[in-house]
Amino acid sequence: MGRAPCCDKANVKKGPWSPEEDFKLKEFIEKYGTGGNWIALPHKAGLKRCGKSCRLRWLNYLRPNIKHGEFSDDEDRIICSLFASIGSRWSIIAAQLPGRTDNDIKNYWNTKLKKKLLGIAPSQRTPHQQPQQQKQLQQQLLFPSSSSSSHGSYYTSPIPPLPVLESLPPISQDAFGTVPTTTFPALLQGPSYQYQMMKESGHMIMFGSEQSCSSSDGSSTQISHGKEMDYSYIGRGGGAEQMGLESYLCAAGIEETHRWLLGGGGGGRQVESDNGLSRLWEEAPLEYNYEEIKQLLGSLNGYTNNNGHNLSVDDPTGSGGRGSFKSQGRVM
DNA sequence: AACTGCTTCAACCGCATCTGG
DNA sequence: ACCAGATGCGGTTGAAGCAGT
Repeated sequence: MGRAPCCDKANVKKGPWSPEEDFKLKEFIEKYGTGGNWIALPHKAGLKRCGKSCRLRWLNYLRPNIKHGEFSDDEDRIICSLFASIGSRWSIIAAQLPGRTDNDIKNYWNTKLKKKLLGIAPSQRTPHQQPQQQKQLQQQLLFPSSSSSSHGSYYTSPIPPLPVLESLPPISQDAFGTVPTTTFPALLQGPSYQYQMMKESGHMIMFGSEQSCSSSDGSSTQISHGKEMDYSYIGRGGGAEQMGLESYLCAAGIEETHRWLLGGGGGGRQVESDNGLSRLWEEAPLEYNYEEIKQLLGSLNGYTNNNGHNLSVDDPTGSGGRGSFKSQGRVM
């Protein structure tokens, strides 16, 4: 049993759009709007296209105020910093770049920006770029404030600060319809604030090490790949996977117990998602006493999971003793 | 000029989530 | 609460264009 196709594939044109089709679609939408029904739209507009295809064409190409062409340095930085903090959430990243589409940004990242960061200039296949130069570029793109004197005074911590994205508009919950938005302002404030915000929002960033670039001096410039997480997963993934955040939190002076809760602990046991904090509780290292753990979990009080159940020290999953609380980043 | 290999990007696909009945 | 259809999203594909030989 396959999934029902979204449209009659036999009568649907595929491939590149012709100027006539573009004109028809644009004219129709400008006249009548989408009518809240993309599936019916192509028929009404006289197009032999799938609704999904129309939607994509409109959103990525025909919609007004779409920006095409080169990305600016500022846009580069925003993409890099957001990618470092939330990973490949292109739609969220696109929401921060007016006129850019998620598809655009995804393509740009995959074809150019990633290579730029790794020191492989597009259409310039020089195999051995000076490592120092490469490192500088990565540093500049990911941590502009640390390499420019204008922002250099923000942090005194030995770790590179996350970029200060002053140009970003305040992020409202409406913008994404999801709670993890609190993660973003947090990222703009420095490690301890981020930690606090992650704790309070119930979401955390799990850093992995999808890409890492070694430089000649043996140090490693890590481009951390984050995924927005929820309470249902307290990542304690094994060693290498978590080392990005671990070293970050470590350098930030966040004590080990807290790092562990944030998923930064290296080499620890995995805490499975659906059992959430209850298993975390069960598996907490013996050296942490009840009071310490209780204090750490105390921040849960007053929050609810997506089933509307209260989270508490006594019932960290909000499951009433059983079950999961898969928040999917939705309202907790 | 012809060929080859690489890059780019628009479009497709399948899955997850949302929404309304 | 459940289900089916609609929508949104991220990963992948493939044609077109470009550069090098």
